[in-house]
Amino acid sequence: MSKPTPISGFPEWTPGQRMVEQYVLDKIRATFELYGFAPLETRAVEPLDQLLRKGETSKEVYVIRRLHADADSAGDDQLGLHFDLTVPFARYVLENAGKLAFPFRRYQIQKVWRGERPQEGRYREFVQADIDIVDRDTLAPHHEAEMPLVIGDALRSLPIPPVTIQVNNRKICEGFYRGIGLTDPEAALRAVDKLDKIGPAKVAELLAQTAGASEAQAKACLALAEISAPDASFADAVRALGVTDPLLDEGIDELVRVVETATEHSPGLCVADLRIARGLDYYTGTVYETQLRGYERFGSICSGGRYDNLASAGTTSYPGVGISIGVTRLLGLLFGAGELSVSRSVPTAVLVAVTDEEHRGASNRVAEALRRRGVPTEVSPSAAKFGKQIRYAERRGIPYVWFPGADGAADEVKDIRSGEQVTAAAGEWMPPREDLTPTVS
RNA sequence: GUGGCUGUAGCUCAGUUGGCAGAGCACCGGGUUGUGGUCCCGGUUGUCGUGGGUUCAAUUCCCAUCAGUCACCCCA
Repeated sequence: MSKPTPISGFPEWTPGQRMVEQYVLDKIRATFELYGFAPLETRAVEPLDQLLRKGETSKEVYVIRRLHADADSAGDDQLGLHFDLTVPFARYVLENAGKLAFPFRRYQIQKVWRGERPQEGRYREFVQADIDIVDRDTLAPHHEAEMPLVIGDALRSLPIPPVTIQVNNRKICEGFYRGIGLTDPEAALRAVDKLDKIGPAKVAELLAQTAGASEAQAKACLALAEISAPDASFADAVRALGVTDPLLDEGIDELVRVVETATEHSPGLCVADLRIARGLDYYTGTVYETQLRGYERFGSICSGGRYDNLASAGTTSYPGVGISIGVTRLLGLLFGAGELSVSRSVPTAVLVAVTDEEHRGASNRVAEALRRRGVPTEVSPSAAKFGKQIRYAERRGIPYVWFPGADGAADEVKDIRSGEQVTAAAGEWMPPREDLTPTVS
């Protein structure tokens, strides 16, 4: 009866926006494949206990319920929609380890669902573009250095502002916290993670409250978190704090490698930023976050890290490293900022005018000839006055209108942006390359 | 999940101390009897987010709800 309304957190784009999204997804996919990641899609649902196996019950997971299920059959076989692509992937690796060759590199571009309260750039249904590399038992640390390079290439292939990938290493934080005698590194991480938002004074308070830090310990944590450098010099800054711990040294070495690799292959892409924590409990090594330059207020649009304990079967473990682009978030924020749009609202490059309904066949034949040569073409819906047919094209941003010649006269095609009109043959004419498909910018 | 702000035409917004709902842009028609865009004339925009309550009367006041947005939580 009444007009349908949107469902909170489930965005639906316009056709123009969807064309942008498809363009973006194509570019990302091409880059992932260029680096040799194999495609994979996993089912939308996982057993609920798998999704929640980290123990946290506060996870906002959508649960699947069958309308006609027996009321008393809700057992432990309940299903939930996946909230990321890493957990299903870990499950998939365990399930199919026998068929996979390790190290296994795969990409996965799919929708995920989270039941959080939506706001701009935060949705309940959204697309992630994820890459991971997993190996059996041990995963060489150079893979942690490769991730930012792939993402850097993928994001640079898009008409979006340049990005900065901030990297840190959990071992640095945990080793450092251990080195200064803090007993609850998780709590310390969570507190430090809020540094940008609440400032050093409040973080120090939090550290004291939740991590049992003394004033000196809190001060040391903040000193560590404030270290940021575009190169390996961060290591000197850490060492200058005078804390020693074997895990800390290991972390520094790993992070140096990530930063130096990035500097060599993609200068300016990465910055070691020791405040980056990621709330995630399962990260054990390098962690990544990504900001759009000039749009830091958007927060991270791509993040991930190394995990050593996400998948194991018996005595075999499958350590991995992965990073995920929040495609919907990226698009939503840039659409909102008016920073990303497309040159027309339809794929059509040419509208073939219809002289009168008796001659619609002639227009159809022109369209056919153009399409056969790869020119997206539609035929005018009505034989209205040519002015109206031109306006039909104009309203949609279609750049060309084709006029079939009457009584054996030559056909003509008009660029309605410039008004220029030339004679043309449907078997030969091609629009300039830049007009063939809509331009995303 | 908690709290704040917002919701009027396709878009940006005005408005009524409670009395039939407005502007600009866009759109449609005509000037322009088959080539748009400029210009001129005219026209329609609409359950005033939805449902309920108070009232002779609600777009306006009250409650609920939905949606958007912000902060918190969370960000796997």
